[in-house]
Amino acid sequence: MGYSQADKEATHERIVQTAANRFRLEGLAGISIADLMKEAGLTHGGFYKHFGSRDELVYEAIDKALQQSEINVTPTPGGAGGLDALLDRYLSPAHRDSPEEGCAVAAFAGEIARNEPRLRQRYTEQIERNIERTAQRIGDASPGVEPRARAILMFSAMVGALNLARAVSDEALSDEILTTVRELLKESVRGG
Amino acid sequence: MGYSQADKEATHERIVQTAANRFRLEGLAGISIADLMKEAGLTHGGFYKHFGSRDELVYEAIDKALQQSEINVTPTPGGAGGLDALLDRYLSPAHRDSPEEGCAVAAFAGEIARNEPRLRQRYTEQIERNIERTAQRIGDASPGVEPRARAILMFSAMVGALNLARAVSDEALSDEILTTVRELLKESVRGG
DNA sequence: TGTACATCAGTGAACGCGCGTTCACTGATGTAC
DNA sequence: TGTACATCAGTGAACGCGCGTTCACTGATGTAC
Repeated sequence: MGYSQADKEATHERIVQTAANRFRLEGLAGISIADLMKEAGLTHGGFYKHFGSRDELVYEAIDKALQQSEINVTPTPGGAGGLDALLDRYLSPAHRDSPEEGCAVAAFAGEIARNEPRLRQRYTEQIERNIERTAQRIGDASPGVEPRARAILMFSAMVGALNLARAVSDEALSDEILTTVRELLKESVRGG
Repeated sequence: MGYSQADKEATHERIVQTAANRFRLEGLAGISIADLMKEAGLTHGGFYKHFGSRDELVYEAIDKALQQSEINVTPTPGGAGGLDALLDRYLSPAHRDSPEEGCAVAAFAGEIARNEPRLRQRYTEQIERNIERTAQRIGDASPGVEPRARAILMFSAMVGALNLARAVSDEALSDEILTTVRELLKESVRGG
């Protein structure tokens, strides 16, 4: 074989990671293969040694972005099962201002409906997983208040607020959206 | 003048309306000028008799879509100042399945951040207006519970839930998202 | 260990295609007398 | 009212450009002896 197989895997990985970031920032159609390959330090011709088509890269990149940004509810002492910390992270200016490394569910929410069934299924799995995880933590924090329902509301509000905060050009309003939703969701998780 | 000015205005209107619908369904880059003109019953060449560029049409179409889908909170007897009716409409399968006639704030939430300042400003205004209207109704229904904060949470959850319900390929989960968020938001509006 | 050959990741020119945009033209309408 | 002319909304061919994709080539690595 030419070059080592390890080299090829590393290159493949690098292309997918670049795409996983750029797609979150600019949308699934926002960057060309040539530009992606350039950013990964390659020329465009080599692309088809790694992927059968652009759509294949899109699938792998979204899969990777979803994995990397999977909601991680770490239990923290005094933090309502880690939910407070999750909300502080998710609805922060830092997350709003770094979509390329942020939640892929939020980043692709508007585009997924128009895409291939395979992609939608992968995305759907991730949402289900996020809901279940959050529900479990909510159940631990305040048992018996329909944790799954509260998780669905919480996650919907998080995704909506993050997208609105990013869309809005008035920074004060953007901050207000983040802070308000963050604090009200904390209450809602505690209060029941 | 050739043809009547009224004809020209009607044609202009028809192009903008077609775009306002198709952009919500397929995204701002999802349909070409040629296809749009064909759908409006014209050939592509005439486009520049109406718009200086594609971006100009995008602005007018988004403006129109935002106006047409502006949140309308009609007071209804026994309906928490019309908020229940609003939630029933907004988080319905019908709304989920007809993005081309649905809420433009939700439809463009993911794309606006990447667009021109002028467009973002128009979009921001609409969000502010929606928040204010909803806040006023919430204030009427249950005074003294920080109506604006509750309106922001409610609107964020609505936009998030609608987008997630559209993205998800599992219909049961999609329905569950709509129903759950709808009912919990109704409680939240009443309860305080 | 050293040499000859095979493999194939990566290169860069070239392809067809659809896009936004331009432009010479046409013909229905409005205006002037 | 009727005729000649001007306007300009709409037509359809053509443009340059960037896109996804293909392909002949190259040269570093791996294998065989």
